[in-house]
Amino acid sequence: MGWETSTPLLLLLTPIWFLNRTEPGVLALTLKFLMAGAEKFLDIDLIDILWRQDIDLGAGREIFDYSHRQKENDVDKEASNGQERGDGWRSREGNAVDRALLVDGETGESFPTQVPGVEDQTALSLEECLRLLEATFPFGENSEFPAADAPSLTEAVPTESGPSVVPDGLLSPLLVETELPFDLEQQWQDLMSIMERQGMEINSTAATENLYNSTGRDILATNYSLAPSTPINQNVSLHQASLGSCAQDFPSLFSPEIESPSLSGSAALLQLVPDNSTGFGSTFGSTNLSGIFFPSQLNNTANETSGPDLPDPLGGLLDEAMLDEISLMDLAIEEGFNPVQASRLEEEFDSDSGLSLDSSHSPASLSSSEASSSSSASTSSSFSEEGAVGYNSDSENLDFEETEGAVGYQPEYNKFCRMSYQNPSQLHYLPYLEHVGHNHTYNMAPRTLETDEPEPASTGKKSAKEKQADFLDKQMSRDEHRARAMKIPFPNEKIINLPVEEFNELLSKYQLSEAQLSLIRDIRRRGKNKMAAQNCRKRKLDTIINLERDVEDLQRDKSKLLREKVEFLRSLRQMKQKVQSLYQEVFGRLRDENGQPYSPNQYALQYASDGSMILIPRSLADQQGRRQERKQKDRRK
DNA sequence: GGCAGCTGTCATACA
DNA sequence: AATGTATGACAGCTG
Repeated sequence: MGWETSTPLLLLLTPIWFLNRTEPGVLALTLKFLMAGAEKFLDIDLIDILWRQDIDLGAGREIFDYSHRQKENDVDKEASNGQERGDGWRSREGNAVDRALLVDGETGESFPTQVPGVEDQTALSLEECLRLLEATFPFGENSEFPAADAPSLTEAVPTESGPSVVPDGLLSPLLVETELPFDLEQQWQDLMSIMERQGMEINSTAATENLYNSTGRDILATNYSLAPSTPINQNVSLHQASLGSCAQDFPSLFSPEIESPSLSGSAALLQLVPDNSTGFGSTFGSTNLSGIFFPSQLNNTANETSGPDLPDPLGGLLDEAMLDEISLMDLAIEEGFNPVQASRLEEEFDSDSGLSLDSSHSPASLSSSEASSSSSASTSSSFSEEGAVGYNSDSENLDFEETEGAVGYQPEYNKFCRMSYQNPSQLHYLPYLEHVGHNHTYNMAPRTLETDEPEPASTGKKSAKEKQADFLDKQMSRDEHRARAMKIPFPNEKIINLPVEEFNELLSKYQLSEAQLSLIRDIRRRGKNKMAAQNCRKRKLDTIINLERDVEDLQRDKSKLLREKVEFLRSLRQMKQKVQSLYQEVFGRLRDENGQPYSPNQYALQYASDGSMILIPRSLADQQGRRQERKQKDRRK
């Protein structure tokens, strides 16, 4: 008979049952979370697990799922009116039918909300509870509960209670849980470690003493007892502890979140039962819960009211989360976020509206089509076929013969090219382009080519002609001037852009001096190099632009991840608070054989390696806590 | 006049 | 070897 393993759980189960007499699902589900969920909540997968387990954390799945939350935001607004908030499962005034079968707002599961006939009970043994359950619920195929292949209560909790007295459906979530591939022990230890690391030490003196005192008035007559003088070890079980009724003070002990209506169903009550056969319990190490909530250093400054006045042991975590947000903003500013981004991020934190992945503000998003411009094909120019212009933007897809000067290039053209792949309105992101607007007159003007040839002797007004000649001279490049001075019989444009074969052919048609040939080759070399320089600079600009966009993207990703981190920290904080409440709740209701509550200074709740929940001396708990901590550290190394 | 940005050119490496 | 390309460096020009 596995009393040693089962009774510790009964220690939890039984008070929970009483605690749930009016809101049966509330504590049961939350305690289930305490036992099975908390160890995992550091993992994002836990969120799904919890959700699947119908563990109501006072918040829906959307808390953990951005896309889900965003997508269903509108739907939720509508649905919440009908299901999550309004339905009778929240209202105690609801009629019996409404309360008999309600729908969980998160999962849609149906479950009974109340166990008739239990209201008048103030104290029940576990066996009595089970009998009540048996009498209350019609077991079998006609059960209202969702079918499940979970073990019955008797399987899950080895007691002498005999045949199954619990509808199978009550245990279904547990089964789901036990089938999870998690290393629960590891997860739980992670939880412990994080909680401890994050200063989740309760100023538990007040907390525990309050609990201790506040529950004293509800001392429950019980057949179970625990000799106070007896050193409590791992064999001390619930069976030996008496339980206080919690009817009166239960509500006050629960935070509003835990009282929230999303908790549901007495059916969840028995989900707590560990199914050792599935390894749920066995995966737990001997874990000291008390280390979280009842640190060894306790002062005795108890208040009269326990729950609400408890110092928040998670204050540190809260602070951490808030600091996180603050530091996030600092980070945003320090690490190159522009003020707009930073303020947007801040707004998102404030509004808690989830992610805003709108990238329209990004200056980089404008250049989506230009990224590959550097690899664009050669222009339509017949002169570029040779590859002299390997880097051409679209605007260069114009016939050089028609538009280009002798060097195949014109300043305004270049500027236009750059503008062509970048919206001018967005040039503020490229301050180095702000003042583009030069008119280097030593470059070739488009029409210079036609006037390149020496003009016939002037016959008109010389001053006007000289003016024009000066203007044209200014439009010509130095090589144009040189070519004209050397009487080169063909335009520089051809010199530069003709393919080698045609170029040689052209040279062969004329009788040219060595000086002329040398100049022609220099012109060709310089012309090609000029275009190469232009392409090179364009590439360089493109590279810079792409890098800027990459930086923007990375910053956006970073801010998104930071937002998610903040959200997860929030969720973690909530869950820690609930775990804390539950622990205090359970612990505060334990009674020794004299009906006296246990002192949190001396005792602590702990998971045993076999999955049971046990009450152990605090010194032992602390010792084990330190051992766990050491193990954690070793594992991290 | 100084400055920043653009452009052409040269030198050089490489294909 | 000749030719073309890429790129850093420099200088001139312009606003």
